[in-house]
Amino acid sequence: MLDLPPLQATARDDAVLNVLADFVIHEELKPGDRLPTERVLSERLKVSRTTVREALTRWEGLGLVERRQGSGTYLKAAVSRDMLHLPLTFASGNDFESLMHTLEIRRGLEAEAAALCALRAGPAEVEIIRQKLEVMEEAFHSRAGMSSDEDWDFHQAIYRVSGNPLFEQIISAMHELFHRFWEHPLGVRDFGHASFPYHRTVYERIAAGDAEGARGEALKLIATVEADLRRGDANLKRAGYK
Amino acid sequence: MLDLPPLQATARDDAVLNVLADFVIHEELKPGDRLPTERVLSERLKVSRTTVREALTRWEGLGLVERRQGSGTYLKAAVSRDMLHLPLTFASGNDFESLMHTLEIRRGLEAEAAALCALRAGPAEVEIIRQKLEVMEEAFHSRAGMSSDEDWDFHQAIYRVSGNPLFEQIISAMHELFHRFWEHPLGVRDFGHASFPYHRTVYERIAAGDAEGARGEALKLIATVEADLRRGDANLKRAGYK
DNA sequence: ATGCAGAAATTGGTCTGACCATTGTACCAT
DNA sequence: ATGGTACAATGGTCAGACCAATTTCTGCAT
Repeated sequence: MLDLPPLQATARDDAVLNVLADFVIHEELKPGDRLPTERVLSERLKVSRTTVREALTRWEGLGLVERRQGSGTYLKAAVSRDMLHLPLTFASGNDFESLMHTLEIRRGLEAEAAALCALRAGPAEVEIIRQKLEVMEEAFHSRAGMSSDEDWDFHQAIYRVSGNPLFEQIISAMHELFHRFWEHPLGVRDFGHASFPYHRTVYERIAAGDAEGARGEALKLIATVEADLRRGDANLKRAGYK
Repeated sequence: MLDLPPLQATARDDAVLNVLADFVIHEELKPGDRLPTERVLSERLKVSRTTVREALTRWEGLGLVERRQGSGTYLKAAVSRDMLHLPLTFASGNDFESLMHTLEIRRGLEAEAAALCALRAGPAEVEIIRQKLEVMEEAFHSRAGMSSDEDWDFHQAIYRVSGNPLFEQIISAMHELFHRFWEHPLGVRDFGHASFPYHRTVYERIAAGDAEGARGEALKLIATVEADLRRGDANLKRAGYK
């Protein structure tokens, strides 16, 4: 049977988002750009400001847009007409177990990204990654410890070169949550110290085009982080903080 | 009924969600249950209906709640106080490349889940997986082809036994999107036919407690699916459908 | 001219009260 | 019982106003 019902019920807020997506595309707005005022949109679209706000609230919830009172509404991510939304919500349980769970997810993704990266990286891409690696290594030696920012840059370069934008999106989202809830994970200083040498071995396998080797080194890298965290957790428990 | 206290600060819509989460927990509401009217909430929380609606719009966007005009607002998923939201949105681009991208994500997660499953599965869990495997194999032989449902049951069993609920949540969400947009992937019949034998090898590695072996077999399994799809895509192109 | 403090305009956030569209229910005629 | 109709409840939209944070403008002192 032909599916007839999609007739225009009361779904104006949805329509607003479609029109707004068209607008963003037509105006070639990029992340960081400001989009029209709620009042302007309301007038131009001939709908109430309430409806515009409901629509923008949806986009805000999806992380597509950021609202700043007194300033405006800003684009936060690229918008296209055919977007898939995959809202995951799970109980965090601010505990150690949950942290391990997110790390296991990251391990699977990190390993796959490294493998794909090894397959698809050309000389130019290898050079980019090498540069990030050296910046990270220099930061490590000069400050005698892992540097979150430079470390993250290195990993992101791998996700980008993997040729699959989903890796960066998913892991970045997790990374953001990670830092929001465990700002200083379990009080572990030199967090990830032991993982340092594996950054270079991962790079070497990628440069050699060795997918399975890169996957293996990436797995080892995350494993050392996991071990670090477990040790930190055990210390906390022994100290009676838990 | 739990007594819903009034609110004051500015971040009201956010505060509404916290209180509402408390309410849902206290009332032990389960998915499918109806939660209070917008007007009732507005009155009990001493907040305008507008604010209540903005809050509910957020939950709706996250898939936690479903609104039915004329009927009410219904809980759609379990709610806890500390929930992490990971809204992913990416361009679908109903094309072959996007399908491959989602499959690469799944490969990384599937491999990790299988490895963890091998580490943590006790005799009872192994038995559960074996049962799912045999149901699937029987369906395969009697109907001379892969059966989506039984295949999916088998994989889900692995996610559950992995001891990490995130695997099931993430892959299930992707699976749902997958089927919504590529109902019959590229017209490939016997989709995943070649992957059949690897289900048993994955099971065997899990039963043996061989994490790396399980990871390897899972990788091979997804690789065959990928190869199947590539072949189907090539066929379509050759036939001039694209 | 320049720099800076305060006023004014801008913008998102909330409120109020009303009406519309859809759904569920009770009641009535058959 | 059956089916239809009126009515109440509920989410969706609207209009206009005010609040709070931010930005921009203005004018005075330097």
